Amino acid sequence: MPDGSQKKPSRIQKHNRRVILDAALDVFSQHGFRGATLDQIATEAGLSKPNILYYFQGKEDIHLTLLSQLMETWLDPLVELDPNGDPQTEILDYVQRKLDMARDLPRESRLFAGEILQGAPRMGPHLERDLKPLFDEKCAVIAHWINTGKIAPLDPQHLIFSIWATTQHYADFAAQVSVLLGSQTDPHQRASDHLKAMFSGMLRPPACD
Amino acid sequence: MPDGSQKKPSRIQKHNRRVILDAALDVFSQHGFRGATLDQIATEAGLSKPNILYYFQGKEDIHLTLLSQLMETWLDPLVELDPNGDPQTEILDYVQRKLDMARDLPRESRLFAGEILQGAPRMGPHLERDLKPLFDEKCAVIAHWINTGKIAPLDPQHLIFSIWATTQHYADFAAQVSVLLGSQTDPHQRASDHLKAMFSGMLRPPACD
DNA sequence: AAAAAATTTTACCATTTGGTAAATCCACGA
DNA sequence: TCGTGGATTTACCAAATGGTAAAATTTTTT
Repeated sequence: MPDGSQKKPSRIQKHNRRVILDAALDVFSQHGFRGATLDQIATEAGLSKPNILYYFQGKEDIHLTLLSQLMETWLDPLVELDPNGDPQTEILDYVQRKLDMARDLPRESRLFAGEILQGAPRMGPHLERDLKPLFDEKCAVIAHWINTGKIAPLDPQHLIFSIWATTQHYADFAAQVSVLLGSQTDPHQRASDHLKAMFSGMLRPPACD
Repeated sequence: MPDGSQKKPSRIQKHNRRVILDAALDVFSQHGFRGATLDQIATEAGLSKPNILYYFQGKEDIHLTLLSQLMETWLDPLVELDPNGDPQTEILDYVQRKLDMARDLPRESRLFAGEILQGAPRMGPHLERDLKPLFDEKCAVIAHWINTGKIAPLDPQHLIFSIWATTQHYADFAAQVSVLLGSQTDPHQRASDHLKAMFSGMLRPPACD
């Protein structure tokens, strides 16, 4: 009897949990926690509602499971920021990784955005425990790059915010972006080029003398 | 008998509609359309549910009214971007106006963000009709500034996206920002300084020779 | 193949939700 | 001051929602 069991899951169990989480990601990312319904998730997953509650303790459990799994993926690009690499390259590559993630995992981006937008009621602790230490660590790395004159003197904390904002924008505000760009050739490449130019411009040390 | 009436509204009518819309802004911006309930809005407004439905045709009507009213406010800062002003100043001032709006109208920002996040189901037409023409117009202005060498050659469309993203981030992701910044002195001023430095850096024409 | 365990379905249930009908209250102009 | 129309409340309702109990079915183990 699964749901909260500690036994190793059968293959049918693993399969169904994955199917449910995938369906739930669809629904939660589109309607938010309170706007999503178990019936919707069940229909999307091709299972009955009670069957879903056989695998998860409830709606909240599904949502929390999704957010927990997501956190890892979400932090990964920042983890890879190498203190020993070339500062400009490291930051530009980080921007690129985040942008690629917005393209490849838009549902995850929106799930995350929705949760934060609503005040992070179910993720506050995760942010504090997992994100904050990493954030502080990488801010220190950037601060060091600045102090040694490798990049322009920007506020590290807010620089990271700006990177998150500009990249995730393409997933979270896709509906607006697509209206405004119309049918354009390879918007992702354009976005990538723009962000590269933008961050290159602002990062290059200020004086040319 | 109000709700859809064309008569001029009494002062009590005007007052209650305003109270309801203010309460609804709270609730919708926090829970999204589907997650919000009329009971919540009623409680927040200090009115009974049927009384609310006396002033609005239904939940959707309230939401739509909010979005319509918001659109005007939302476009305003961009409208003010002056083709005849100094390019650098104009853009930096625009950034500042947007940032101030994120600070002063966070609920509105989140309402908008939530609607877009969910695919703009009730606002697609508004975007197409009101936002797109203005967006195209101002992109042309920026393109002209670039062509005459006044600012660095950035993609106008994506530059505007980046301005929106970086400024609205402080309202939409406030829950995350506050966790990561901790209790810091005047985060808004820091954000303002950062954005100014950042956009100054990227806008200044590339070569110093 | 039989027993045991895991999985799925059927039939519910209490609560919440958006919304309505009609009775009542109340402000205000004649 | 009294009538009238706007404003508000009371009492509902049908549908949807999160969730449960237990029977039925399938899978796995012996």
